[in-house]
Amino acid sequence: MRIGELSRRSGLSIDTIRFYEKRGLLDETHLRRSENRYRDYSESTVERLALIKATQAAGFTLAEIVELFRQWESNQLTDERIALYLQKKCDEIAVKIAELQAVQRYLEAKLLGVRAQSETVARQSD
Amino acid sequence: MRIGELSRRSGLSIDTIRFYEKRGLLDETHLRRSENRYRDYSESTVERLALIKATQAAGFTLAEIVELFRQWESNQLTDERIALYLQKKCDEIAVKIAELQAVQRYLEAKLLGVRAQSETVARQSD
DNA sequence: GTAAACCCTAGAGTAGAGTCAAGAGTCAAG
DNA sequence: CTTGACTCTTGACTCTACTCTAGGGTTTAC
Repeated sequence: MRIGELSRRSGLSIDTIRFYEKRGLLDETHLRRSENRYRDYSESTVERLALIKATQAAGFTLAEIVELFRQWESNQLTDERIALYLQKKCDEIAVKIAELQAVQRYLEAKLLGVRAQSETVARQSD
Repeated sequence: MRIGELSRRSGLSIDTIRFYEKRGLLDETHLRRSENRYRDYSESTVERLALIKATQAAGFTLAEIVELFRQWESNQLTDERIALYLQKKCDEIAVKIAELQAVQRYLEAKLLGVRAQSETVARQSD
């Protein structure tokens, strides 16, 4: 498929897709060139981009994602080191989740306060 | 207290603190000027910076934090709109947490795969 | 009274992640 | 055979959140 269709199907802009390519996030598996030099993507690329988005949403930088993929795909060399790497990232994510939940609790508490206050005001204005 | 001490107590660099000031994250409550034009911070500023850090870790931009504070501190105007705003942010955070957990599950699954594989390899090499 | 440590402003520079624009080639439809 | 939609490359630009530099004033310790 060409870049326009991939853009529509992935929800990423054409520019972003080309940018990811420059950063090394797409290889021959996902990207060929047709006769006319147009990019020609495989079906699996949609999924690839979704994974990139999710991983990015998890707080990884593009450079980290490249590294993650690189380690992952060279798994002739797969061993305990990759397990350790993933474990480390899982732990980092756990920390981020905890931070988010802390702010969430903070906001929820404030929210209750605001609601209580506005009810009081409402009652007073009765 | 002066900026050096605040920097040490907050864990933020002097430059960052001045940068936050430029962005409007510190007002007269937190920041005065002494005779010599040096910044003079109140005790509460340490807490303020901690709150900024936490909120930022939750994925808010500085501009959003400024807006959050502004709405919060003008709570002569406190009403259902603030509750709605906070509710919206809580929801956004919930989404981010869900995304993180998705990636976490993905990585954990892969991790199990790697471990299973390496155990198989280990067993084969017995 | 001077050196070290601290503070000031203004503005430039950096990294990450895009986004946009110019100028040109390709392709399908009418 | 031209028009409109699509694609190409290169390079400049944007935005966020810092970080650093230059050039200068202030405080503190000895």
